[in-house]
Amino acid sequence: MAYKLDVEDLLARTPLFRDLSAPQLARIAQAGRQIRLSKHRFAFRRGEQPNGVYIVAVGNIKLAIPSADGHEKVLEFFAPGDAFGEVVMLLEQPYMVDAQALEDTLLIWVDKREIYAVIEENPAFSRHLLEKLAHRWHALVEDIEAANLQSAAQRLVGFLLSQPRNGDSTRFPFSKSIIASKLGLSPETLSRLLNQFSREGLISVHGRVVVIHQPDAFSIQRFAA
Amino acid sequence: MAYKLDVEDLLARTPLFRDLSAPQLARIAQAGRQIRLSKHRFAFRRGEQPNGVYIVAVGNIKLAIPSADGHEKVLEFFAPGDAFGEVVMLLEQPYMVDAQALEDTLLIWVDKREIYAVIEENPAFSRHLLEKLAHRWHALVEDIEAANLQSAAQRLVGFLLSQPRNGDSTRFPFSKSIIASKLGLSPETLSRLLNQFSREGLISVHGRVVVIHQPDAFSIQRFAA
DNA sequence: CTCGTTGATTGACGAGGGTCAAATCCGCCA
DNA sequence: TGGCGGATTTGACCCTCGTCAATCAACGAG
Repeated sequence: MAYKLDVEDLLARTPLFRDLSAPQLARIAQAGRQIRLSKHRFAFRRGEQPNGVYIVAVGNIKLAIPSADGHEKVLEFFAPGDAFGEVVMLLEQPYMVDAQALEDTLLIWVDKREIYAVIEENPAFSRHLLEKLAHRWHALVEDIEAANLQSAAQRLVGFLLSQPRNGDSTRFPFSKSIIASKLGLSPETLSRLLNQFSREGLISVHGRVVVIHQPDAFSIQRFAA
Repeated sequence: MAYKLDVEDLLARTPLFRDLSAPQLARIAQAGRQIRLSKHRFAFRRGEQPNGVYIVAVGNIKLAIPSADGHEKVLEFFAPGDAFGEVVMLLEQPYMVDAQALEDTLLIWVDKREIYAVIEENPAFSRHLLEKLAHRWHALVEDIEAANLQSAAQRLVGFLLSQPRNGDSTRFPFSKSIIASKLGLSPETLSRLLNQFSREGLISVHGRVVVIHQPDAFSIQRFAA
């Protein structure tokens, strides 16, 4: 895994930094460091002290809450172009989540002092960052809603319908165990539900690919008890 | 419920507005409107369009996700001096939560255009707002952690120990049904757990008051399966 | 081609906690 | 003081989903 990379160019494409002036961007790029993570390695772990922001250049990262007994609850995924770690950076508290590479991944890391400097001088950046945090909040609220007010089947239906579709086929972006954790299910339950929906003729599953036969009938599942 | 109120004075005491200059504060105060809510009334409801920020002057507000079948999941409480509604205001999306008065309540409402104007001109305010959003995110993550990785008993123990204490006695700030919803429990389960802890000699319950007899032994419950 | 490893599936089982209904408690107001 | 209505408690029931364990499939390495 050898990447050749123009950091400034990459940051310029990152939505978070869209509103930066050229000199600001240059300064951020200057301060940026590359971090290579092989699969399963952590960008940071619960308990560590935040000191900057991470931008995904290549690969995928998952944010998850670890628990003492080896379980975990997946919160979010980050793909190339996404930034993460900004939220907790703003609190002066240790991370309460793990950030783990789902595959070999290249990150750019930017020191929080640089970010703070830009916040001071560029209101458009602040505004952008605020909107980003608001989105993250919104996403968590949807997670809580799903976990507390919906059944396992409803959560799965909601997830499948929310995924990007080509025609009537979707795919799990990551392994089913990871998706299960994101949905607050055991892998076994996810497997059984997929099986059940298949038997009912609503979907077909081939590996990570899911064909939704009757999207309208399927979405009705959302409202069933 | 007749309140006499100096809006500017009240806003000056609100942490969110601490960093405003005198003229900024005056302008915000000028734009502020008072809203009286009797118990059970809503400041806003899911589906409505956000248009400003609310500050609690008197009373208490709960934020909750409503569900079709009459259930709800309580997310947060807001006491005098707290601001709410800022998060969703920053998204251009309708509210996904209800904001309901837990008792007769007086709010100040400030149009979002005023807030945006201050964001543009006052980086300290932006920074403060960013920290506030980060805190809210953090709180939600704790909620998700509790809901997904802890048992009902652990959640209750955690809640009781997190409440402000006088000596070894705490109290439920609101009705037990509402606390139950905040903890992701049915009222029946909450009642049974309190009963069980009482029988075990760990606590005594008198109405909303809870005496924790052995805080250390009690907190061990957190780690038990 | 055959291990070995990781992920997925399937079955059996049981516990945690929700639901429904009835009883009881408590605050509040006339 | 008496009575009303909402909140809380208690009991009985059972359903969803997690757990444990065994099996199976997929895939890369040697």
